[in-house]
Amino acid sequence: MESTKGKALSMPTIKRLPAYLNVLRRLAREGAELVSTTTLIDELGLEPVLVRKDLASLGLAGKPRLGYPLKELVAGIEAGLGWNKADEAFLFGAGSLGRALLGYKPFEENGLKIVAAFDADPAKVGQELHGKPVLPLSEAEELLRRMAVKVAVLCVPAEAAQPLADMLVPCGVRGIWNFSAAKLKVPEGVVCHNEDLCCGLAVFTVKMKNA
Amino acid sequence: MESTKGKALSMPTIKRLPAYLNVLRRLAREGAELVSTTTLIDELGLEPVLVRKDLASLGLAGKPRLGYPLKELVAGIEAGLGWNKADEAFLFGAGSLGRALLGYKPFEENGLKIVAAFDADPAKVGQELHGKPVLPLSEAEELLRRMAVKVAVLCVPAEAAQPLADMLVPCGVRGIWNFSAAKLKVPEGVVCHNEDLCCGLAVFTVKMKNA
DNA sequence: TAGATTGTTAATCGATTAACAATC
DNA sequence: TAGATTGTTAATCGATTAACAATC
Repeated sequence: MESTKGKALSMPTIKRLPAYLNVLRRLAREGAELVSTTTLIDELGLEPVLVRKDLASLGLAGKPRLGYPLKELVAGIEAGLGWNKADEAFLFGAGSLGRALLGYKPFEENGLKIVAAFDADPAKVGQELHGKPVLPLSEAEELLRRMAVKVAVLCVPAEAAQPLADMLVPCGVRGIWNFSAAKLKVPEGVVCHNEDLCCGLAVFTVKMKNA
Repeated sequence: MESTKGKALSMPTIKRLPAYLNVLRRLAREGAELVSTTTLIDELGLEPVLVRKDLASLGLAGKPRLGYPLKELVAGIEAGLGWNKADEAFLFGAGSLGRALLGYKPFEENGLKIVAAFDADPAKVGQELHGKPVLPLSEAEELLRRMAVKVAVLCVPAEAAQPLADMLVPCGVRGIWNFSAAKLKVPEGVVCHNEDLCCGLAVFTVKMKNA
């Protein structure tokens, strides 16, 4: 019973949408109103049919010969990704990766609003990073409940990730974006997405080996 | 004419290998010598056949009933990923993401040795981050050639990425790991791998929407 | 009308899963 | 020998590509 019509988004489609959005938003800033897929195809080097199928799976339609209405495209993709309303999130682990994500602009513009960071290390607590406070980990439970925060970004060492997740879930966290190398076990109904930068490195190094 | 026997690695296989390596290295530290795929399956929640096919595609063989020799597994995966010899790399853009990657331990242990950072902003130049110097961008060309550095990690703003790539390639850079949102055009023979954190965010937010 | 672009249906390709054989 | 695990071959599933129809 999803609100968006069209088929469910496939994983490859989901991963292509942010790139579409990048190009389309720029075109919108430049004042375009209608856009044909050829623009996306040229800029991103994709197959025409692929792009149109992706858009169709979002329930978006264009006009032959003219193209798609740009505003609807942008809004449709944002809605499809859930980027139209920004969730408030807490970040855990104010190491260098955590600090980088805390200040990472594209997240704010795209459905993820990190409002505070937490760290177990008293030396890291108290500072403000990118305008967001670093608070003691011990305060996390109460704040999660009081602010009804549903999303957590994990940048803690691998050993600390599972115990932390076990604390977060009972506090109402429904989504965990995990940048640690640990593979987390979470109960049914809680979303956990692992973002291991080493997977990206693996793809890169293999590509280089084969080049 | 690759040295490793077995079929070429598929993209999904490549992305699973780092997780295998994580588990296997820990088992090796714990003193194991033979390991059956059931361990990997349990820890990572994967299909048994998938794991064995992945290992077979690396040319690795086990003994029925006993398992695979752990050392050979680790060495085989490292070799398959090209993680057995660490490439020297330069990082461009010493913003917060760049600084985080500069100090990201897993890279050093896995075939990517970032030895210096470069930035166009004089205010960022001169400092040492994680024991690595931040140098003025103007020195990059000469140093790339002199040190024969073949790998570049890009953490610059999207607008700066393409001009930078155009400068790097003539200096001998053969691989570009691009953390900016820009889609780069590079000549044949130069590897460019885009690592857009927003793709990961997209997968995460859609998962949450559907949960 | 002609032509470009959208939209759909069928064919291909690749990865995962299933079933089973081989072996220590 | 019996049983667990490896290894292989065939079936399924999903995504991409190709071919073509529809429409502004």
